Amino acid sequence: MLDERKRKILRAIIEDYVSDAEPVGSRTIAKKHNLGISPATIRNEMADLEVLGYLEQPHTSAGRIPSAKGYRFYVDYLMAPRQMSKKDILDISNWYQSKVKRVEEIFQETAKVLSTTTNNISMVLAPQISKCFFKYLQFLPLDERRSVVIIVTNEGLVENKIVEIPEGLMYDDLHRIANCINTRLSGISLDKIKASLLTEIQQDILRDPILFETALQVLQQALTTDDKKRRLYLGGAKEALNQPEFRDIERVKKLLTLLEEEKLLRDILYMDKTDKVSVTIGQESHFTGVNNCSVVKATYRLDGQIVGSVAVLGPTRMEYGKVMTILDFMCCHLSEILNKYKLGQL
Amino acid sequence: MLDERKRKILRAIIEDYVSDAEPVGSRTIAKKHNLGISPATIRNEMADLEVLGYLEQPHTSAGRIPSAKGYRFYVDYLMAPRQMSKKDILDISNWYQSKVKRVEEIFQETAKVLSTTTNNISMVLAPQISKCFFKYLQFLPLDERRSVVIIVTNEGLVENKIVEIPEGLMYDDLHRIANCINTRLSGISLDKIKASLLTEIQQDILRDPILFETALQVLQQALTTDDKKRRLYLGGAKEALNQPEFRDIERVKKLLTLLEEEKLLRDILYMDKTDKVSVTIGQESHFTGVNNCSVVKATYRLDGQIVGSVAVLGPTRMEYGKVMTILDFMCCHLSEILNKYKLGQL
DNA sequence: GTTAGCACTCTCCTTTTGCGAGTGCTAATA
DNA sequence: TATTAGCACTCGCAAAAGGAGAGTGCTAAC
Repeated sequence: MLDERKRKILRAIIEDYVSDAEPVGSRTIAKKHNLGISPATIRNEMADLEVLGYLEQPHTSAGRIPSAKGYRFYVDYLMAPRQMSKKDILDISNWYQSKVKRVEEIFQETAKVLSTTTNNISMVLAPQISKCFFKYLQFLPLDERRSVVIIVTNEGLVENKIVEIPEGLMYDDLHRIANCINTRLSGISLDKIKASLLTEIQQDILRDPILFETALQVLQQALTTDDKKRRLYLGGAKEALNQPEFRDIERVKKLLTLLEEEKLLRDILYMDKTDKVSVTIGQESHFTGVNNCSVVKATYRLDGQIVGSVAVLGPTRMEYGKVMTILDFMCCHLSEILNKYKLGQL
Repeated sequence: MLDERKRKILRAIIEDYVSDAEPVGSRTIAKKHNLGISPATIRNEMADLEVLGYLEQPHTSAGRIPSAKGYRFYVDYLMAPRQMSKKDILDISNWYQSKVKRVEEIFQETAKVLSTTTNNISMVLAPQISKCFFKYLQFLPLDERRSVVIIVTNEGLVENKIVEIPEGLMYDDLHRIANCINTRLSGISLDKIKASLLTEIQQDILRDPILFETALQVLQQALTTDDKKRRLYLGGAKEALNQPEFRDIERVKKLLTLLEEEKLLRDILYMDKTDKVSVTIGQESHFTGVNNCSVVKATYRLDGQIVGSVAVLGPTRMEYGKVMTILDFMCCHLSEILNKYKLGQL
């Protein structure tokens, strides 16, 4: 493990590089942070740090820049814990207060706040309805062949879907199906319904096998495709362009390509069970095409359940401390708002 | 008005410039388009066209580029009518067939098709529910204080909104209100309901003034904020970057700023009554910040009503003919798909 | 009215040059 | 033994210099 002096130097280099985006040299370190040692000594240490893999040299006679490993070490061991100032917190609260008039806007505005405060691209995955608890459903008439199914969850999320009614099924039948389902499945989380449906309800509707079959069909229609639909909110494309690493049009193009590739984004955002803010540094494996980018990610809750996630995407040269703090705060705040207003009272 | 030869030259210059994005000189014109005149003659004509305001010269000893006025003239008088090839049409049909599984996807995919085929930014404004015809509404229970209102239109659009129930109002009352409203207002377009509501329903519920008051309140809650919510779909940010005019990061930044400014976009997209494809060329007045951009815009219908619009945004140097043809076709296609599937059968 | 010829202009690309930042090594120092 | 000063060396970068090429406008001839 690194000794104290190496740590100090590594930390100094990273923080300088993060703020200036230029390779930092031994002289700079010696001057700015008075570590009580001369540039020459720092040079030796830097050479060591490079051999150990924490630093890189763009070319001979340039300063050093942190490697992914360097950032990792920084995030894990060196970073000073940051606090949000009272003012920042107040600003954000006020922002929500003034901007958010409707539920959907919460997520868009969250993305906006995140991207402006962190100067990076932000992503917000809206609550996953399938993690919510089923309350009841109801069939409403639309025309001869189709009906609107309304699904309401305990949390107050409402989902509507148009389904085709199988030949020969009357509205009375639909109501019976609805009643049956509602009494049986109320309170169960939606993503478990598909599985439990078969076994639970079977007995009840089994008397009428055709009815059972069709009910199943209709329900499947109604319950599928929830997650794909789940909205993804993005923000900060223009903020990202402020970062010097995006001077190069080609990188911008790759980035935008990524942002239009929803599947990839959803993969990135896919939620862990963990509550902690997680950091992924520059692994190219994950986000094809965009190199030297990091993702800071966190989840938020609704009624105690983890239902969505939030992330910031930027160059590896990122203010990890700041971003993590903000993200952590925003998640709590988001959970709070959602729980407080229970999706509808705004 | 321009004589025949000037027209030919102007047209040649514009088409060359549109395809190569480089100022075009007299020699080039003489070589590529054999107009039977020498470069020198063309030079003279070009000088005239510049004086008349159709052309501009970036600097002495560069070729000429079209001015906004030049493009305008081209679009209005010179452009050759274009046709979509059978293959293109088939490609697009197949694209929809394979990609669109849900109604909302129609719009996103339309934006995608538009941006890839035109290599520009595209915008699609989803149907405006307030232009649709009210079919019925229904109150569903949520909790003690709130209820879900479901509004269904003739076209099959479904809208749900959570409303607060005024103190002392029972579900029975809500049902009575719903019945009353449904019988009275069915078939009326949603944007007219607010006005007619007062006069029409008054008599019926007037017997119970409190009921009337609260019904109004609830309804107003349910009917407002439709249009802001109306989704706006964008596509092609990365395609736009292929255009040489966006080599400059600053322009890209401005463009992205514009794209994140929903209000402006909605202004741009705001629908005329007209069915024709309309072209706005490089007027800076309209879209602040982004200069030298043009917008080609068109509307589409649902059940005969104009309900939404579609546009392509790009540099003034745009293949107007192609873009207009594609846009025209896409609108028809969109109308067709929407009408055919009546929003739900996909 | 049209065209060939020519001098002139301006941009853009390439090459050159010089500077500055930063390094690594060596020898002196605490 | 660890640290530091000194120095030669390496690179990248930015400004300067030098064409080359494309295009123009004008004039004079056809």
